[in-house]
Amino acid sequence: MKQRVPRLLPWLDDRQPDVVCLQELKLTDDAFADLLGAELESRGYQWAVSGEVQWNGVALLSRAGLDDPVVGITGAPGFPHPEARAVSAVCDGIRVYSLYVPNGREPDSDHYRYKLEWLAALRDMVADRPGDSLVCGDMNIAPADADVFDPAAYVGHTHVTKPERDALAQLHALGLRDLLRERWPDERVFTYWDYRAGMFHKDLGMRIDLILGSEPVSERVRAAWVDRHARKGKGPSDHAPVIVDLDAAPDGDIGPLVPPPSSRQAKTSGVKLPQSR
DNA sequence: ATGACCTGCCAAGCAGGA
Repeated sequence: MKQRVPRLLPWLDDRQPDVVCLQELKLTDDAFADLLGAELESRGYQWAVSGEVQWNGVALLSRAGLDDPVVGITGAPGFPHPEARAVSAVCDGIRVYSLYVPNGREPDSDHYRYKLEWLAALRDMVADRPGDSLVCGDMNIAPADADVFDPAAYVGHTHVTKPERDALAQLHALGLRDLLRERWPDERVFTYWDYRAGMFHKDLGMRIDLILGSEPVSERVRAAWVDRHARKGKGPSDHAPVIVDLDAAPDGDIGPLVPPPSSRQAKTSGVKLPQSR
């Protein structure tokens, strides 16, 4: 996060998101507040954060309300100790999760098993909380072969294995939909590009940062895209923000014939802004 | 070319990322 402040603040001012999910803060809660508290407050954001000193760390920013914040995933395993990989809260009626799913490192490693157990706990937590939800962040899973630049190169690696994709399917089985892929069903859409070897400029990346929405929220999507511009220039994260623009929730009195004059922008990013990497 | 980066720890390389 420390290295990304000069990128994050102008990005907030430019994109004007109502809700933002950050991952890989690499900061304690106190350091986050010291670094960003005043800047966020002046922009009208409330926040919930779960940090630790060197690794991991997630935050949720909102200027659309921030109710019932929950740090962590109920029943999630540690490695071996609990890690700062999840924070959620209800923003304007939607429970938004900012997640940093464990990497997995190598298939069949202890860290890989940890990843799968962590995802199972996430599924259970989402299942136990009825109501609208947005599950957002660095999922560290490429949902399909189309989500990696060279599927053959990833055979035998994490992020593409069947158990990982099955864990994602368990979230879809709860009714969550992949908002970016639904919007761009046949496009080349990546959210992460390695820093090395000019991978970004060659568009050799992966789509591992996801926004999954429950059915009613999915119906409100008016735009969904990857903010590739944020991956350019000086000092970017190696991930780009994923943005979803939602219409205001229907109030039940006015029919759907006339769209609201201004849409509400809910935004979530799988931004590893922090390293925000 | 089995390459190529980046950050935080803290002061040199290592852990970790994906």
